[in-house]
Amino acid sequence: MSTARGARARARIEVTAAIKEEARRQLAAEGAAKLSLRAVARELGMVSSALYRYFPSRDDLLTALIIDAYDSLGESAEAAHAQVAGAGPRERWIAVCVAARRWALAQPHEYALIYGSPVPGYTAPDTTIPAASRVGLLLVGIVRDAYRGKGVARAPLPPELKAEAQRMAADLAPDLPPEAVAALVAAWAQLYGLIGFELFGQFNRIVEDREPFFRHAVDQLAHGVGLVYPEPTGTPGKGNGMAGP
Amino acid sequence: MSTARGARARARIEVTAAIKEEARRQLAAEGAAKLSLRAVARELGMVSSALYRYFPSRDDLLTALIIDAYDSLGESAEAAHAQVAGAGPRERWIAVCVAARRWALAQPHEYALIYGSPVPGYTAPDTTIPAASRVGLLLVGIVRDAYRGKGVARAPLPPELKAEAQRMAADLAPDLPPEAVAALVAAWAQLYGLIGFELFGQFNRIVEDREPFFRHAVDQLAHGVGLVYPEPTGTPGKGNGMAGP
DNA sequence: TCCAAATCAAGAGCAGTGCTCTCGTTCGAG
DNA sequence: CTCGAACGAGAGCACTGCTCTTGATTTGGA
Repeated sequence: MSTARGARARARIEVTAAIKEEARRQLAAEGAAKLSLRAVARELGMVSSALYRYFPSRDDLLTALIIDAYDSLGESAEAAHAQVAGAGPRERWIAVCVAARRWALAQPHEYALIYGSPVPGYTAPDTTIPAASRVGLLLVGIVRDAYRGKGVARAPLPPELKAEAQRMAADLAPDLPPEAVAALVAAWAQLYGLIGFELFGQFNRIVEDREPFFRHAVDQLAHGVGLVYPEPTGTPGKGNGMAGP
Repeated sequence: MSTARGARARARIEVTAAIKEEARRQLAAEGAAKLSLRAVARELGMVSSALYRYFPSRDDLLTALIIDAYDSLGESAEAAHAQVAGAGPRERWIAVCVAARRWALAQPHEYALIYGSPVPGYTAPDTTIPAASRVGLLLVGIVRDAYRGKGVARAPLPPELKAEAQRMAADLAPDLPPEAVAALVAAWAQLYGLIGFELFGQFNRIVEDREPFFRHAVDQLAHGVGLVYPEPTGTPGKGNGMAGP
């Protein structure tokens, strides 16, 4: 129905794709702030006003790029997860986190576009929600499988968080205990804190060898959501690792 | 020497302050991307070119605002910490984190300026480092005091992170064990992941009652850096909190 | 006290931006 | 075959950061 509906329609989707491609190129080269409709049009050999036939505004172009970025990140994470589908929840968790970091390092400007400061006056439309949810759903799935297998142990919730955690669990994963869902959502945000700090230069002169640092941090994150239950390492109260001054 | 060196010098610092103040106003109203030198000048009743006598470029104005923002955040965190100086490390940790979140919610655009996506082509000069370090130093101090008191217990480091963690410890807190320093730096980044996700709308439709959620999350963070040793809640292996479907 | 030097605001101007509107042209469904 | 919708081109508007020149004012040392 929508395929080959005439040369005009085909040309339209072709030009639309070319615009996005060139915009993505400029995004990688200069960043979202310097994305210029005129420059994109110039590079494509057309005039700036012609672009408005395809994207009503610069923000709409940005929205399209945002959805593409979310999908690209989600795809990378899903592919990495598929490769370790047989492994335990801890390995799967780490694989997804590492894939997210790798993607972010490879496309820093696209990462900044979706997880950096939002453009003022611009609010992402609901269209972006499915693409934006992919990594999160992956993480939920890992915890769910772990829970189905042996259950996840989590710190008890403070009373003032109980109701909210139950609501979150009902929304995101009704088959998981509220404790696990709250811990998961927190870990989800913290994962992007780690990635963002490295990407945005906050680790400069602080963390040098980032890959093992990141792996260790997300491993502890897996701990935090209850994916690492049998291992006795790091249980509080042992008091190891203290070197006196 | 620098005070009252004539009416000219005094007028200069007054005008400089007025420019920053107006710029901060526009920052809060429209965000960093839409900060316009011309608009600032217009509002101040001067001509745009006159602004360049005080700030060589727009980026230099941004740098000044960034330093001010870091200092403002650091001041808030330090004030909150001073109010609970006598309490235990866990309470002090939570107080600092809560103050950081509160500051961020009150000045979202200034938070985005310092912890959001960096402006492409702009790299913060080393001048910003002292101001940017204040909250981190506060957290280091809390862990140090806890360590001096009873020691902090932490998960053992994987072998490939040992060297880097020792280097980080030597740089940041030579009196702390590398395990604690690595955990602390990770928690530091994760804290801003939590704040950023709430501020940048990633929690929309996910987390509604954010204050208790945040408190619980940073409490777990305190756990992660070993500040909460005696409490037996949430120790892995107990397997509590599992409600079967 | 005087005068050169430094500092300042102002204005014009440059190259660039997002976006609107109008103009002929071309395509394709009825 | 026709007529409306879609299209590219171009001019133009109101902006932006930034540079350069001009003329006035202030300053501090001789």
